Amino acid sequence: MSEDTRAYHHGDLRHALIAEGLDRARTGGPAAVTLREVTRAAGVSPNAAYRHFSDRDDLVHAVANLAQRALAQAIAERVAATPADLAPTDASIERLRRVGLAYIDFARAERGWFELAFFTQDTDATSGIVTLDDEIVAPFKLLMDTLDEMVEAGTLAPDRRPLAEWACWSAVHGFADIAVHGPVRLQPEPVIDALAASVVEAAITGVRGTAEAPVPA
Amino acid sequence: MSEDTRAYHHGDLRHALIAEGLDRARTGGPAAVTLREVTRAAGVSPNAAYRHFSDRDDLVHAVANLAQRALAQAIAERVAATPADLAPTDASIERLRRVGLAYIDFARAERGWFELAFFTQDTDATSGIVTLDDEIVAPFKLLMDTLDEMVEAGTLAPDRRPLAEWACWSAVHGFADIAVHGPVRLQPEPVIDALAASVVEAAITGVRGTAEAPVPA
DNA sequence: TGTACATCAGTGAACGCGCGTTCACTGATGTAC
DNA sequence: TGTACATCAGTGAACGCGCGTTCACTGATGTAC
Repeated sequence: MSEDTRAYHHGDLRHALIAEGLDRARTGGPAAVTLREVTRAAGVSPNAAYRHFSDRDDLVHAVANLAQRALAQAIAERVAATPADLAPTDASIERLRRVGLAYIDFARAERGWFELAFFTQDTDATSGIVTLDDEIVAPFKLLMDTLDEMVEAGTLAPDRRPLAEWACWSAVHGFADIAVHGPVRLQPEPVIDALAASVVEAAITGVRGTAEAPVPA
Repeated sequence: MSEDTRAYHHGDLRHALIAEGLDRARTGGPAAVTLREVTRAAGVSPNAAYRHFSDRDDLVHAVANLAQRALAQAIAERVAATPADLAPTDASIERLRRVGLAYIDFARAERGWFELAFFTQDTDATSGIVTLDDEIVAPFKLLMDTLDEMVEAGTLAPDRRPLAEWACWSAVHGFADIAVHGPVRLQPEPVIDALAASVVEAAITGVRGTAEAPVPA
C-alpha cells in the first residue's frame, strides 16, 4: 500500500493519502490521522499533501467521510439480512433492532473508525444555525427510514414517531461509547453482547411505548 | 488562584495543581490538563509536579476524580430537590427522571468536566478482568440506588430490574454526547431541552416496559 | 536555646519528540503551434 | 512530428510550537542532641 513507485507524479495521491488515513484511523482514531504519518506511509514528502488538501483538517474530514460510509454500510447490510419469512410487523421491529445492534457492533469492531465517524460531525459548524437536515448523514438516515417503516407497518404509533430517532440513537450511541471507552470494555465479549441486546430491547420498548409484541393486522 | 507567593515551599502544591487542572479541564477537557499549563498557572516550575504526581497521567486521574464527584453532586442535588408532595410511586419515577436530566445538563453546562469524568474510566484497567463493582463510581451508584428504590416503590417490576442501569445510562450518556459533540449541539437551548426530556422519557418507558403511569397502591 | 544536619520541595536548563506549516525549488507532464 | 513553454505535482530543508520528562542543583524546613 505504501510502495507505489510511480515516482514523482504519483497518479492519485489524494486517494492514496485518504486510504492511508483510513488505515491509521482504524486503530488510532482521529488523532492518528496526521499529515506526517499519512504522507510518510504514502512515500511522499509531508508538504505534498498540500497539493490535495488545504490543511490537516481537510484531510481528516475526507477520511471521516469514508468512516461514516463504512458505518452506514455495516448497518445497511445487517438490515438487508433480515429474514424474509417474518410477519411484516415483526420484520419492521427486527429491522430497528438490527440498526441498533449493527451500530454497536461496528463501534466495537472498528473503534477507530467509529470515533472518527462521530467526530466529524463535530467540526461541521459552517454557517451558524443549521437545520438538522443540513447535516443528515447516511447512518442516521437509515435509522429514520426504519422508524418511518415501523409507522407504516403499524408497529409504531404515529404520535410516537416524532423524536423517536433521538431516543434510539442516544441509547445505541451511549452504549457504544460505554462499551468502547467506558467500564463495559473490560467485560468478556459475550457479556457485552448480552448487555447490548438488553439496551437495544429497552430502546425499542421505549419508543414503542410498550413491551408487548405487536398484533398482526 | 495562581499567585500564592508563599515562596519556595508552597504549602499545598498538590491540591493547588489539582485545582488548576480542574480549571483548565473545565473548558478544555482532558487534553487541557498538561503538566506545563498547570504548573505555570500555579507559578511553579514544570518539574515541581513530580514531587506530587508520578507522571502526567497521575495528575489527570486526580483531576478526573473531582470532575466525577462534581457530576455526582449535580445529580444528587437534583434528586434531593424532588417535590415532597408526590405520591411515592410518582416520586420514585421522578427521581429517575432527575438522575437522567441532571446527567445531561451537567454534560451541557460543564462539557470539559463531563469529558474528563467519563474519560477516567478509560484508563483504569489495572488488574486484568475486573468485576464492575471494582470501578463503581459515584454517579453510577446514584443511578443504581434510584432503580432499586423504584423496585421497592413498585414502579419497576423486579424482573425488569437487572441490567436496567445500562439502558438508562446508555440513553442518557448517548444523548449527552450527541448534545455536546454531535449535531444537536447546534440547536437552540430550548430545543435541546425538549429533546433531552423526550429521550429521558423514552428511557424510563424502556426500562419500565410501559408508558402507563403507575397505579398507586 | 542553639546548632548540625538530614530531608524535603522546590529551581533552571536542557533533552528529544512529533507535529503542522511555509519557503524556494525542480522534475514531469501536456498542450499550442 | 518536433519543439517551446506554461502548468502541475512533487522535493528538501527549515520554522516554531508545546509537550513530558530528566538532570544536577539549592534553598527551606524540621528534628536530634
